[in-house]
Amino acid sequence: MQTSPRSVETRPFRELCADHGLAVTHQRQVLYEVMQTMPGHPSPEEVYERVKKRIPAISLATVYKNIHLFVERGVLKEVSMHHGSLRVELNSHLHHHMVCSHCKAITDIEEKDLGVLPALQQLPGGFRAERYAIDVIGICATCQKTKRS
Amino acid sequence: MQTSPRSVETRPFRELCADHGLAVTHQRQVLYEVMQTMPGHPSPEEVYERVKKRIPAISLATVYKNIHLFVERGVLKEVSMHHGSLRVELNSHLHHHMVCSHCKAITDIEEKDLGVLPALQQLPGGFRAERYAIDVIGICATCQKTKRS
DNA sequence: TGACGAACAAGAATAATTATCGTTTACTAG
DNA sequence: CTAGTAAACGATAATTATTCTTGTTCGTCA
Repeated sequence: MQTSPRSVETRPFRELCADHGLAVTHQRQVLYEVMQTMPGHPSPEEVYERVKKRIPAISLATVYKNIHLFVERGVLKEVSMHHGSLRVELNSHLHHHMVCSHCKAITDIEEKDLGVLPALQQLPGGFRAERYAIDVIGICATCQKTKRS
Repeated sequence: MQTSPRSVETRPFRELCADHGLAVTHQRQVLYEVMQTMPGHPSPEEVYERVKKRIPAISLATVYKNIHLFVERGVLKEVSMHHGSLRVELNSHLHHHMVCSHCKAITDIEEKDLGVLPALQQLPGGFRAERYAIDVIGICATCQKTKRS
């Protein structure tokens, strides 16, 4: 029996946890199910509000801890690598960024070093594009050397 | 006389302020000069620490206010749009994001709707790229209607 | 010179996130 | 099935990041 394209995620939660080396807990299951019903880009607070409807006793800290765990194991993705605080740079020439997913270091990369790039064309939903910012996400040289377990 | 490629920003600060409709104050000038010496992606806190060496009496709030003002007027650029809190999404199919620079709303955009894309090739500095994330930054349809002054 | 408004400093207030710690729960071997 | 062990949980305190409030200062223009 193959997975149905209807559902966002058909595999049972136990299997998903096993795949990612996570213990199966009721809180995690509800957390995951709730997020399946939130197709957008929810904040921890928003997820917490919804989960509380099903587990009124859940702690916000649990939501945070599991979201981080999910991100770490690849079940969830951070929408944008942000670094806990606002980062700015002088608005000079065109460039983009390489972000190390391990140490979060940001390095500039010239636009030409990225190869072919998308044009700012007509976009869905009447969105008026002004510029685009590309984050190349990976592991920096330093963290590659510092092999982790 | 053309700008020298040597310096990050050659135009005198007064002129830059005039161009962006900003009053010239000592704090702003030092703030700007300090940021020229920080080629990376400093956080407000880091900028504050450095500025304090030259203006010990400066307030952190002043740094924040002026950074925001600079961003608003295009003197500085946010490295990635700041949403105030962590945003996550289920790690499903490949897509990117459109971010409204006004209301900060995030909308998904299919990879195919972006046109030609860069390849994950060899990058400078031995960085091992795993994926890339593109933020198209602009104004969403709703904010286009809600014309601001 | 004197009033006016923008900019400022200080610190309180708020929002977001993380850490601590005692208790409970899930997984494993027997 | 049951006990042992490590991981997960909940409550809440602590931290960090950011914004707001208020009173003061400074530069400009009449």
